[in-house]
Order: sequence, then structure tokens, then C-alpha cells
Amino acid sequence: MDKLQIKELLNGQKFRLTSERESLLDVFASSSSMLTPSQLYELADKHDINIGLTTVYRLLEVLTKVGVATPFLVDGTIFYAYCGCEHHHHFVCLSCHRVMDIQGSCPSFDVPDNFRVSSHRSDLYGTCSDCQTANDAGCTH
Amino acid sequence: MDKLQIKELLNGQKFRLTSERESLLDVFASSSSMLTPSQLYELADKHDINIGLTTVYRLLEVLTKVGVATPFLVDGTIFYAYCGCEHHHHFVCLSCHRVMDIQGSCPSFDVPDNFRVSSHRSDLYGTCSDCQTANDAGCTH
DNA sequence: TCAATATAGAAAATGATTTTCAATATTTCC
DNA sequence: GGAAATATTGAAAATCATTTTCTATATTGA
Repeated sequence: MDKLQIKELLNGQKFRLTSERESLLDVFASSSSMLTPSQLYELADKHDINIGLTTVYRLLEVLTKVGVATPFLVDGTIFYAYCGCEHHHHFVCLSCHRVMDIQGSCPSFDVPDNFRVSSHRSDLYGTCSDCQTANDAGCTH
Repeated sequence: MDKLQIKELLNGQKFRLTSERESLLDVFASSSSMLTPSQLYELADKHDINIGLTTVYRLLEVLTKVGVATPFLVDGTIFYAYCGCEHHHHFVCLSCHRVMDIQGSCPSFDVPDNFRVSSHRSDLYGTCSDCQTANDAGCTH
């Protein structure tokens, strides 16, 4: 999903893609990890992009509303991952916090006919290969 | 899952099922909705069970650790649902906050061999039949 | 029983998130 | 282009959620 598409998604709900938001979005989209608002704020800072924390919160809010950001609750902390595509399945590495889209067909559930399903999430949690290697290397037995 | 099993699950991690926790657990288990800690605190209060809010937080923490409570993040708010069984699939009504276990086989995902998957969640969000009826009834057009 | 450990609860502290508000920027429409 | 309307920014303040602290109490285990 390119920036123009995101801009149009935002505009569709009367949100604007300002230069501040665009800079933040670049940083957000280039991270393969889920981030807390504060982490995104600090990551932007490292790129010499100095945007207020409130603006970070507001960007993540509107991106979530249009489906470009996905919130994750891990150990009581709320993180956000950039999700350019409409896929709802993720693998979350609990060690490095990387989030990867994964293949797999949506499961079919037995929901009563009179229930309306508006969305679904299927997330896997575990340890990615890099982190397993790192853990093995650091392991002393 | 009965109380004895939960007690043993807790004891297995050096947690205790005190009388305060047992009272709270009864209230929690009898609710079909996901609840915030404050909501559980107030619901207990209505049952003349007066337990400190801190204790509510601590109960939900230990129940989550042993898998008896499941946290849900909805619109930025963290809720907990009692999940007596080990099933990981839920339907969450975004209107009344009821959480229902749903049938359906776990989806098979294409995760690389060298990734270790420790858990997964598959949740559906939508409107239950009761709430749809209620909404239709309240609808003026 | 004695020692070690876990818990309860109130209060205080912390941390995360939202609100407020004045200034600025962007869009809309004429 | 130039108002008027609308949305955004960012700092500060306010709010809300959660955790920590600490003392008293209860439970477990040797």
C-alpha cells in the first residue's frame, strides 16, 4: 500500500495526511516491529523527526481507524504495528516484537446465522528464528 | 473447569486461592461479558462482595497467567473474559461485550519451520443476535 | 510451633492517554 | 485568489489506569 492510498483512506474520513504525519508514517512503516506510541516517538527522534508525542498518539489513532495500524496487547502493554495490506493474520515474536504477515486461509468458524461478524483477528505468538538462534547462543548449558 | 482445578492451576505457580479471590472468581465466572477491572470491582460490589480494587487487578493478573482469564483490547480499553476451557476462539459482541466460545478448527498457518509458535488467538468481532434485534427495534427509519 | 512466603487493602506513586487551548495550516466554496 | 470552515499541532494540564509501597494478616511447610 503506497502513501497515496493511505492518504485517500484518511481523507475518506476527513483526516489529513499532514507533513508531520507523513514523516511519522515513514518511520512507522519502515519498522518491522510493533511499537508503543513512546517508542515510535523516540524512533522518529533518532531520525531527527521531532514531532510531539500527542501527534504520535493521534496518528496511531487515525491509522487504526482506517486499518493501516493494528494494535496488539502483549503483557499489558499496547503496541501498534504497521499493516499495509488488509490481511489480518500475524506472527508476533515475543522476544524482538517483530510482526510478520503470515499466509494461511481464514479459518471458518461456526457462528450462528443471526450473528453479524464485522472483523476477525488471527494472531500467532512465539519466537522467530533469529531470536531462537540468539537465545541458543546466549544459553550457557 | 471447576474451582478445584483452578485452585490447582494457581497453586502450581505458588499462587493462592484465598477467600477474597474465590468470591471474586465466582462473580467473574458468572458473567458472560468481558469486564474491565473496575467493572468487575463494581459488579462484585453489587453482590455485596467488597474487595479492594488492587486485589481485583491481582486476581485478573494471576488468572491470566494460568490461562483462566483472557484479555481483550477493544477501542483502546483492556477487558478480561473468564475462559474456563482451553479454547482460544471467541466471538466478541462489540455492543454488549458478551464473549462466546465458538466452534471451529484451529487454522493452519504457513509459519517457517524455524519459528516456534507458543500460542495463538483467533477472535471474531461483531454484533450478537440480541443486540441486532435491539438495534433494529430502536431504529427509527 | 517457627520461619518463610503470599496476600489484602489503602494510599501514594507512576505511567499512559486524553483533553484543552491558542496558534497554524489546510480545505472548501464563492 | 480570498474568506470561512475545518483539521492539526504541540505544550501543558488533567484524567484515567495500573503498579508500587507498606503494614497487617493469613497461609504454607519444615
